[in-house]
Amino acid sequence: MKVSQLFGKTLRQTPAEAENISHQLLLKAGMIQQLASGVYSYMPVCLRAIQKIENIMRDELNAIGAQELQMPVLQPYEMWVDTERNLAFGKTMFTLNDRRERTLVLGPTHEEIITDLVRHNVQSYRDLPLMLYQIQTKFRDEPRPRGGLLRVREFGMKDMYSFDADAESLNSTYSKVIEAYKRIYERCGLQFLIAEADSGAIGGKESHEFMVVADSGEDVIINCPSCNYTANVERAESVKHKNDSSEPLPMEEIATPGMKTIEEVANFLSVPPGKTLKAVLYSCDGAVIYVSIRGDIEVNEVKLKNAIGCHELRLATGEEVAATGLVAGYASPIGLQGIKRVADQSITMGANFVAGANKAGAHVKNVNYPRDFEVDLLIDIATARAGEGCPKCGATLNAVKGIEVGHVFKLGTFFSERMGANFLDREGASHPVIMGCYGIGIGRLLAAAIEQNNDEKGIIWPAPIAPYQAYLCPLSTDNEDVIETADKLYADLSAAGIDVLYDDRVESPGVKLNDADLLGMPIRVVVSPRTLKNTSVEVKLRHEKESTIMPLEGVVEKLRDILLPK
RNA sequence: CGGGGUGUGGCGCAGCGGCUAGCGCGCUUGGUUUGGGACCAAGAGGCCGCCGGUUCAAAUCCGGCCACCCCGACCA
Repeated sequence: MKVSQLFGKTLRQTPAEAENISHQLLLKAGMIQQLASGVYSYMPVCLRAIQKIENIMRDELNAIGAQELQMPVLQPYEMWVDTERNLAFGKTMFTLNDRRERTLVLGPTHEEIITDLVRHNVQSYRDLPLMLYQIQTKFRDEPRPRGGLLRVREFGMKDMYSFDADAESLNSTYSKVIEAYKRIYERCGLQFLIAEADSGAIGGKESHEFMVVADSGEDVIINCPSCNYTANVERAESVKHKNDSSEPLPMEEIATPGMKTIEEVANFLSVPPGKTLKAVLYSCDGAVIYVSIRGDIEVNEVKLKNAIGCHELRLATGEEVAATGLVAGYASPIGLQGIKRVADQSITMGANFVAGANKAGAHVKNVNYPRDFEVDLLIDIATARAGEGCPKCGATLNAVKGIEVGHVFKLGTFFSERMGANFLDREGASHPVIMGCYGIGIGRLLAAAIEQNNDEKGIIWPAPIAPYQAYLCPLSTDNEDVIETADKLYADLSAAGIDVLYDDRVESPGVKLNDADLLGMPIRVVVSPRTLKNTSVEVKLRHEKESTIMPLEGVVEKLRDILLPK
């Protein structure tokens, strides 16, 4: 491809709206263009990288026996009502009406559709196991698109679904896919972690996320340097340090005028926040619940949501709290009734806590569970933090930020049972098929690859996903020898199966070299009067500092060896 | 949805009540240049986000709306 004909210009200044690196570089390199919030066009150079990623995925998934198919973007809304996932997805689904006023959704994911396909096409254990995938555009009306391609509303996704006859077979499929995923990310030049994850709106039991470590990531990953326990904070467990092991003392009411927050109370009484019990009131699908947790620990709302099984969870409003008879700022678990009481296990990690007295201006000292109050549910709903103990080995946990570039789930029989996707086993007995699902966001993967591979000059493409393998850059375009040599090299390299971006523009050397760095192809080949004096060209690898001079003779073969090692 | 911010040629910005809206980059034409974003000359390109109000006069002041970005609740 000649740069002079390429659609999409590089920019000299970075557009102001871009904050994170991949967004800036994608815009500056002229690879994407925004149409609306979270909606982008992929320019030709970008599309090439996307296609390379897609082909790597096809390669690895086909290799483990998966089959590619294509399902509709338009889906009848009723299918979502049948599985009740319309509730879990809510406003995230784009919906529309057809001319007969039937409601359709633009598919945010395809479990319902694939299950429908499978129930019509799988009858016997002989049809299993089965892996089906597609690469297709998904639509999700995200509350807040952000970061260029990191979080968008219309995006390419590779989604795969597996169908097995029993749990053991699912486990085997699941690990096969994880191994294929690892190879995909490795081939895309990504360093990643595999984290235990919450399964969210997709549903299911066991779930893992593939996380690319990056500061621009939206997720926090808890990681144990000792045993390598790795989990998304949404799900991570940790051992809270017990901060007091003394014997329970008699309860005692104390005046705390105007002290409402944990911080105020702790300061006022000169105790650490960890010696207090925090009351957090949530509205859970309309009902108010009372959550007790140690004062120094944050409630993990994902864990809470899962523990009590609710769709919409938010902090209760002032009115909702008042309606329960609790006094905001002084709410107390003692003697509490008529409201669901959930407590985090951290209330057992200590003794003689300070808790509210349920009247303005007073708290109670030396509160101990279970001596002084009851709860309906005592479970882990705490947010894990760096510095706490690893739940597996006890070592000190770390926290890093990450971009979720893939997510795999063991779905079990959630969809097959609801939708009647059954098969007959060897004995002729009918069972629901056991499912798994596996997703990779393509644009997000691309953005993550740029987040991890760049320098102050621009992108440094990992070779397997580089839009072009080489950037051919003649300097001094008025020199006939230079042009002739470059033209011939372009033809020869192309004939040798190397994708070349040929900068045939009449531009100053600075412009060309800067664009070469910005666009970041793995190899840059410079032809100039200087190199031609020695009948040679200059070859520079994008990720290395130094260039080397290579004789023109045999350079095509040498480059091919670098790019396509046998 | 809550909080913060921004809307002026393709990009980055200035102008914030008084001439015909300006600068840099980019773009076009001609010429000179050619190893790290060259130079000269001549050009093209703007419902100043939208609607309404105040005023002799609005990009500028006031009101409403819209869009986009950033911080939080959601996800590949």
